[in-house]
Amino acid sequence: MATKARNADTADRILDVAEELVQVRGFNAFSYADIAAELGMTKAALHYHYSGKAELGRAVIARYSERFSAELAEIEARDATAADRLAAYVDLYAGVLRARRMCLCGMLAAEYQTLPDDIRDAIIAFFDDNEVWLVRLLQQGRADGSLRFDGSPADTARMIVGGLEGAMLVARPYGDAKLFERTARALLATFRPAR
Amino acid sequence: MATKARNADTADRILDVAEELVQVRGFNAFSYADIAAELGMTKAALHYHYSGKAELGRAVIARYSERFSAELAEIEARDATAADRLAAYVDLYAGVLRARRMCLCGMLAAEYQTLPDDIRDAIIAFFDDNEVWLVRLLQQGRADGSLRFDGSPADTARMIVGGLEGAMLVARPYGDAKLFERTARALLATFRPAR
DNA sequence: GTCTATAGGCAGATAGAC
DNA sequence: GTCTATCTGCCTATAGAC
Repeated sequence: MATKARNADTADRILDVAEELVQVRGFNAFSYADIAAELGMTKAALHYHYSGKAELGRAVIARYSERFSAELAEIEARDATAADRLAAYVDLYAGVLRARRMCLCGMLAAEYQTLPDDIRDAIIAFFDDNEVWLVRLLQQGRADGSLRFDGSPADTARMIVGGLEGAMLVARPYGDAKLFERTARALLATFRPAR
Repeated sequence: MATKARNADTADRILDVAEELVQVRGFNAFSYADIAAELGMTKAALHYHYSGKAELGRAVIARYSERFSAELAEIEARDATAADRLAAYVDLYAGVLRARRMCLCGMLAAEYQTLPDDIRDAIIAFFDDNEVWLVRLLQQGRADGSLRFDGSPADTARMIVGGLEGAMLVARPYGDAKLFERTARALLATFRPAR
C-alpha cells in the first residue's frame, strides 16, 4: 500500500513546513499564518490537523527524533569502524547546515525556557539518545584503537554533541557551511590515534 | 563624577532586565510589558529611553560586547600563560551558565534569521572579536609550549568558541552547570601539551 | 520622565457553512 | 477537509496630560 512520496498527505506537508520554520526562525518566531501561506491554505485548516501550536511542535520534534534515530541506525549498518561512524555522524550535522538550517533540537534548546513541558522532555530525550549512541561509539573506538580521547566516554560524547551544535550555531550567521566543516574537522582531529 | 552603582539610572536598569530576558528567553520571546512589569513602570516609559525593541536590542548587545571585551583585557592583565588565559576564558562562559543564562550572542545567533540587520552585524562582530583574541592566545600557547593543537589557530579558535557555545546550549535544558564544566574540561584536555 | 489611554496589527484559536 | 468570519488577547508604538 505504497503512497506517492511526492504527494505526501496534508498532515505531513504541514509538518515539513513547520520543521523548516522552526529550524530557520525558531519556534517562537513563526505562526500558523506562515504555514498557511506557504501551503496555500487557511489557518483554520491547520487547526483541523494539529489542534494548536504546542501539539504541532510535539509532532515536529517526534518525527525529527525518529528520523534522526533511523539515520544513526543507517550509519551503523553502513560503516564498520568507530572512526568512520563518527565522521558519518558529523556529516549528518553538516547536511542540516548545508540546508541553511539549525539542528532542530539545538534551536529548541535555545528557546527551552519558553517551551511547553512535553516539548522540553522531548529535547532532553533527543540529547540523551545522542549521548548514549556516542558513548557506545567511543567505547568501541577506544577498544579497537581507531579513536583516541582522554576523558570519560560520557564527557567526550557531550563534547562532541556540544561542539557540533555550537559550530552550527556560530557558522549559521556567517552563512558558510565550509566554516562548519573546517571547525568540525578540527574537532575530529583531536580523536586521531597517532599524534 | 561618580554615580552610585547600586542606583544605576533607568536606562541602565532597563538594559539589565532586557539583557537577562534575551539570555533566558530569547529576543523574540519577551516584550516591553515584561520589562515594565519587572521594573514597576509602564511600557510608555520604556519608549522614552529606547524608541523601539530593535533599538533596545542594539543597546543590549553593544553593552554586552563592550563588557566582554573588558573581561578579555582583564584576563590578559591577570593571567600570564596561554593555558591559564584559556582556562579563564572558559570560566567566563561557566559564569554565564551558572546565572542560568545562555551567552547573549549564542542566543541571538539562534534567532539570527529573524533579527534586524544591525543586530546581525553586531553578532558577527562579537564572534569575530572572540576569534581574533583566541587566535592570538593559541599562537602564544603554541610558541611557549603551554598549548598543543593540530589544526590552524583560526580553525581551533572556532572549535573553542563553538564547543563552549554548544556546551552551554545543551547543558541549559538539563539545568546543570556541572555538566557544562565537565564538558568544557574535556575540551580543555585536548590542549594539554603532554598526552 | 512617567503616566493614561488608545491605536493598529497580528497572534492563536473557534464556530459553523459547505 | 477546507473554507469564511470572528473572537480575544497581546504585541509594538504613539499622543498628550502631568
